[in-house]
Order: sequence, then C-alpha cells, then structure tokens
Amino acid sequence: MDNYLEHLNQSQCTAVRQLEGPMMVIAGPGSGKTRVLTYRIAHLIKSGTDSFNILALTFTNKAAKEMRNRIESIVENHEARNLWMGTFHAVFSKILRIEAEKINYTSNFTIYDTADAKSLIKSIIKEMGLDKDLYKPAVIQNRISSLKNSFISPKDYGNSPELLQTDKIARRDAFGSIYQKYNKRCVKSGAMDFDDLLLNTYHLLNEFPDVLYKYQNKFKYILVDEYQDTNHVQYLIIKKLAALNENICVVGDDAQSIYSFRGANIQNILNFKVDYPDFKTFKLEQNYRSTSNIVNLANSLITHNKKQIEKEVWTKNNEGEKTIVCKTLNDNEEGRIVANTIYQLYIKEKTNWQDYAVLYRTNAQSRALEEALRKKNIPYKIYGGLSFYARKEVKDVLAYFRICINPKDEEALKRIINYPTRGIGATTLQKLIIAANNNEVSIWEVIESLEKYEVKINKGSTEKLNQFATLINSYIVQKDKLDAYALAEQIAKNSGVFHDLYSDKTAEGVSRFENLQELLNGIKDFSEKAVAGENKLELFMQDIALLTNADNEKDDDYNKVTLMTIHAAKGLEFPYVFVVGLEENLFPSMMTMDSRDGLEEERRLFYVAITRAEKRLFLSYALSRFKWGQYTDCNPSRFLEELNKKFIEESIIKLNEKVAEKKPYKIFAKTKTPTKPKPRITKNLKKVSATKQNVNASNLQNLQVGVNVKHSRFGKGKILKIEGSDANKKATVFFEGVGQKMLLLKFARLEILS
DNA sequence: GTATTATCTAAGTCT
DNA sequence: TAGATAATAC
Repeated sequence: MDNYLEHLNQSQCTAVRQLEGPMMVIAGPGSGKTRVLTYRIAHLIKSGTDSFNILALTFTNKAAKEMRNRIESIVENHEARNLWMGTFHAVFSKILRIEAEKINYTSNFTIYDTADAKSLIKSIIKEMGLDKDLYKPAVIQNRISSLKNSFISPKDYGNSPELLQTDKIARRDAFGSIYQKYNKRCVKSGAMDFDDLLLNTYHLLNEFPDVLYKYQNKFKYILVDEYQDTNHVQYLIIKKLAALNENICVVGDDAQSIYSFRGANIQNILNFKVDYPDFKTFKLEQNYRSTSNIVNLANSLITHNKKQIEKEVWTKNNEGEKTIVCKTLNDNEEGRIVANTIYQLYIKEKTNWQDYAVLYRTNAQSRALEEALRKKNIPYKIYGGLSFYARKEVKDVLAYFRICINPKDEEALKRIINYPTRGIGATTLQKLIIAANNNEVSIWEVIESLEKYEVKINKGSTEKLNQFATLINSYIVQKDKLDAYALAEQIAKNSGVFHDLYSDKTAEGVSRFENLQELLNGIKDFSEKAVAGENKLELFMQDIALLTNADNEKDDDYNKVTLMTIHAAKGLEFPYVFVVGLEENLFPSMMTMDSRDGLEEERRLFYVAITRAEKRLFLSYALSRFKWGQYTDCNPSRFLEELNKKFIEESIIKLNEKVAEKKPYKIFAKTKTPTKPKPRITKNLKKVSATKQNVNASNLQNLQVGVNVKHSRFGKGKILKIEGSDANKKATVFFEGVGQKMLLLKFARLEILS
C-alpha cells in the first residue's frame, strides 16, 4: 500500500510521523485512535525498524489481532509477524514463562482465573475456621487484588497500622493471614493469578538488571493503547521498559476511563508529564464516527464531570436524527420495544443484524432482552457472563489437562480428584490438604507419597488414591509423546468424563456434552494448524488461559445483533445503538453513588455508551424492573436530565409522567412478527430455563385447599392448608404414599392436576 | 461416601 | 431468580 500516510488527517499524520521520543496521544471517541496506532507501527516498520523491536500493548486480545492484520495489509510482507503485540497479561505471561526460573517458578506455571482464585480463598477461610459471613470470599478476593495492584505485599500489609486498623474495625483481623496463605498456596501450586502476572513481571524486571536490560534493548519502541485504563503496576512496568530508549507512545482518552475498579488510575496520564518532561502531546478531536447530534449529546453529558483534560470533540458529519429516549413500563416491555424497533429498522433501512448493538450496565439485564429478541426471531449473540472456557464441564476437562502440565495445580486437582466420582470424598481431601499444609508441599506430592507424609486414611481410600495417581501419571507420560488432540481425546475418554457427560440425556446434559465436543474440536483445529513440535497440549492451554468469550467468536456469529455490557463495548462501534436500563441505582449503579469519583466514572461509562453509535441512538428506562425475584419501582437516571434536550426527540421525553405510553416510538407503527430470519441460538448463549407449566407468580392464586397437585419427587397429592402470602406462601400437602409435607410454593414446582 | 432435595441468600463492571 | 449450602435419604 503506497502513500499510506495519505489516509490520515493532519493531526493523525503528525502523530504517526513522530517516531522517536516520548509522546502522548489524547484521542476523543471515533477520532481514529486505532488508525494512528496501526499506521504508526506500519510506518515504523516501513522506516526500517526491525519489528522484533516493537512492543504494542492493547486492552483486548481481539484488538491486538485486528491491529496485526491491518498492519500486515499495510506493510505488505510478513515483516509484521515478529511484532510483540497483545494484552498486558498475554505479553507478560510470555515473558514470565521464558524467565520463570529466576522468580522460583517453572515455565509450566498455571494461570488461576477468578474462579480458581476464589475457590482457593474459600478453602483457606474454611481451613482457618473463620466465619464465612464475616469473611466473604468475593470481598477478600477484591481486597487482595487491590492490594496487589498497589504493591502492598502481605508483609507490607502487616507493617501498616492503617490497614490493620481498617480490618480490625471491620472485624476481619485475620485478613492479613488469609492474604499471606493465599500467596503461599499459589506459589506452592505453581500458579499465578491475573494480578501476579503483572506483579511478578515487575519484580522480575526490578530485581534482575540483566533481564531488564535484555527487554529494554529488545523493545526499542513501545506503544500502549487505552492508556487511561492502565493501573499502577502496569504503569511502572512500562516506565521501566521504556527507560533506556524513551521511545514510548501512549494513546488514550481520560473521558473514557472506566476501569478504576481494576485499579486503573488517571494519575498515569498526569504522571507522564513528570516522567518525560520533553514529551509531545497530540490531540485527536475530530470525530469521524457519529452524527453531530450524537457527538453533541455526548459532549453535553461529559461536561458535568469536573475532572477532565481539556479537549473539544467535534465532527463534520451530518446532523442525523435526534436521539430517542423511551420510557417503558418494565424490563420486559423495554425488551419488546427494543426488539420491535430493531426489526422495523432492519426492514426499513435495509441493514444487517450486525449493525445493531444493545448495551447495558449489568449482565443480568440481558435476560429480558434475549427473550424479546428470540420471540421476534431476531438472531443475536451475547458477550459476557461465562466465557466458554469458564463453563463447569469445560473447566473440568481442562483441569485434567492442567494437572498433566502442572501436577502441583491445587485447584485443578480438587476439581478432578473425585470427578467422575471415584470414592475420594471430602474427608479424604481435607486430610490431604492438612498434610500438604503441614509439610509445605502440594497436594499432589502428598498423594504420591502417602506414607512419607503420614496421612491417616483407611486402606480403601489409600487404594483409590493410588489408582488416581497411577491414572494421572499415565497421562503425564503421554504428554510429550502425543499431540494436543490425541492426548486430549484420550484423557476425556479414558478418565470417564466423556462417558459421564454422554450419559446425561437431559437438555442441559446434551448441551454440556456438545460443549465438550466443541472443546475437543477446538483442540483438533489447534493441533492441525500448529507447526510440528508446537502442537502440544501445553501450548494450547497457554493460548486459551487468557482468552475471554469476546475472543471466541464463531464464524456463524457474524450477522447477529450484539448484546453486551458497556464495558465490553469499549473500542467498538455500531450504526445503531440501544442503551437500556437508564435508571437510578442501576445506571448509575447503587454502589457508586456515594462518591463523586464513583459517579463521574459512571458518567464516563455512559459517555462511552453514547459514543459507540454511528447513526442512531436509542435510550430507554423502565418504571419497574424484575430484581431478585420481584418487581421493584425505578426512577429515571439522573444522567438523562443532564443531556441537552436539543439533541433529543422531545415528544418522547416525559420524565415526570406517571403512566407509560402504549407506543413510545411513535415513528414505528405496530409490528408483525417476522417469519424470514431463523432463530439461531449459539452455544454462547446462556441457557434459558425451560418454561414449564409450573406454578409461578401468575397462577399462584389457583392453588387452593382441595386442589390436586403433582410434585416432581413426592408425586401426586392434595393441598390441605395454605398459609402466608406472596413470596412466602406455603402449602401443606398430603402426598399419596409419602405423607404430609409443608412446601414453600416459591420453590416447590407444583403442577396443578385438573 | 453419594445423590437428591430443601432452604437460604445475594444482588457489578473484567484480564 | 439462581447458585451455594445444608439437610436428608440412600
């Protein structure tokens, strides 16, 4: 591609041509930030820089992949393939595997995901005999994570009167001890959590000058995307790596900083000026993405934030239509209206399904939307919730793979030691854990030498444990002989997992079995594509350890409406965007409203949501929403009032009106259900519980004394007595051949026999 | 030790 | 509502 610089505007071009020295690009939404990054890397390569010497850090794997493809198409040879590009976590885990021995790990270390980490914390709390209501695993986990991101080790923690005092007041004196034990157990298991990947990289670079020098020399040019969302540890690592050459380019937008809960720190942008006094700043302020109505609407919102770097986002684009704000009765109606509108636009404007995105604050909101889209036969894909690799059945098989690669992996071991059931129960496992703790070794080491560690268990259990050890060892022997697929298939079948999932013929069971097959297919694909010698299961596992479901897109997911959280939508754009659930306590979220900073971050989040839209934007809220089992009244979000009414469809906004209009989108008449597009439910979708004709809120009142009912376990029976009301309604039922039982109707799925 | 059912309780964004 | 845990039956 010749004259590739001609594809850039003035300010983009100057930013791209500035190859040397520290620089910061402040880029508004839709201003071509990614374009500057890709062209800058391409320009570096075209100007003779060895791509081995470039490091580009992105926020998602997907962004890295797309950017690499674009760069390859610009430089038109394979020069770009040596480029190091990926997320912080991916790039650093690669470095850590190379240098593992230096920090007392081996290169086969496991990466614990959030679920693994939480499970470990849970068992530590249990082993210490602490009250799990006082020590909630999720809370402890968050606290450990934020301490790690602030460089506070368990030792530092113990030396800080302030921190100790905080926990004393919260009656969590044992926190420090949990933290310490957690770290110890991770090391013993040869495992790192997500935070460790960053922290250990920092320690590696800090304590081994030769290693630091090696990477400083390697990465002569460093580029960082989404700089506003880097945390303190990431900041320090970049600073270290860039110290020798100072060719560092960071790109970001303070107005789009939405990850403070993960330790992201706007201070990093301000620090930049201190660290590199002779840095250059570039501002990209022209928006190419959205209509002027959308750009101006977004601007009118963000001015309500006090903390901001000065910049003016503007556009030459058409005015476009005004944004529509829609009041709905409840979440179901909101879903219906969104689905109807999408369908209408799809027909009227001859668009594709992938032109639409529905964005929400929390994953739980996807339910009502899914249902509505399904009813209208609109194909959709949903990001968020569980990633494919986080599903129980997938994690179980992966746990076998993990054990083969790193037998010390405690969390993997706990998953499979009794799955499929082989008679090694909770009591035996507890004994093993205690022995492992007492001897400061991993559970696996205890299993391999039961006598040595003096584990007191009966003969039967000993025999079973020995069988288990033999089984795992047989896999370990095969590990280096077989390719990834052959090994995976053998393990899945030989361990009994395959059979266990196959024999479950319920709808959920079938879907679980399909997921297992999908996993195996993925591994097969990997084996076939990999170069000889690189087709081992270990490498497959490294590949997937840091993948999210956004990276797992299938080919048939292409033409579908996208449903995702706003966080997940960062960096993306869609012609038509629906932002739903604009209600107080939901957006802004309840937890953020007591601090100015929290509220400002929510506002930035809304800003991100608005600026995803290219052509049209729809905002909606419900007067009532189904939350934790019942309908709750809602008020419209304060953010709606902050929007400049000039850019909004006035007739629709009636915030103070009590009664919802029947057809809030007057532009679209009543719709018919389409027949053409087939519903495609992807495997990524959350399963929707089959709606049985059981008793639910609506026909609860039909249950009266004397009515004949059927219970899934107790069989047929007759209601003798009803007491309580609403959610706590109970019935005393006499079941044939079983006797009298008192049941909470909310849970007992009684079928009415007429 | 295992499997099933009853009851309780939480409630957010993600690598 | 759903996921986790406790209680119960086998």
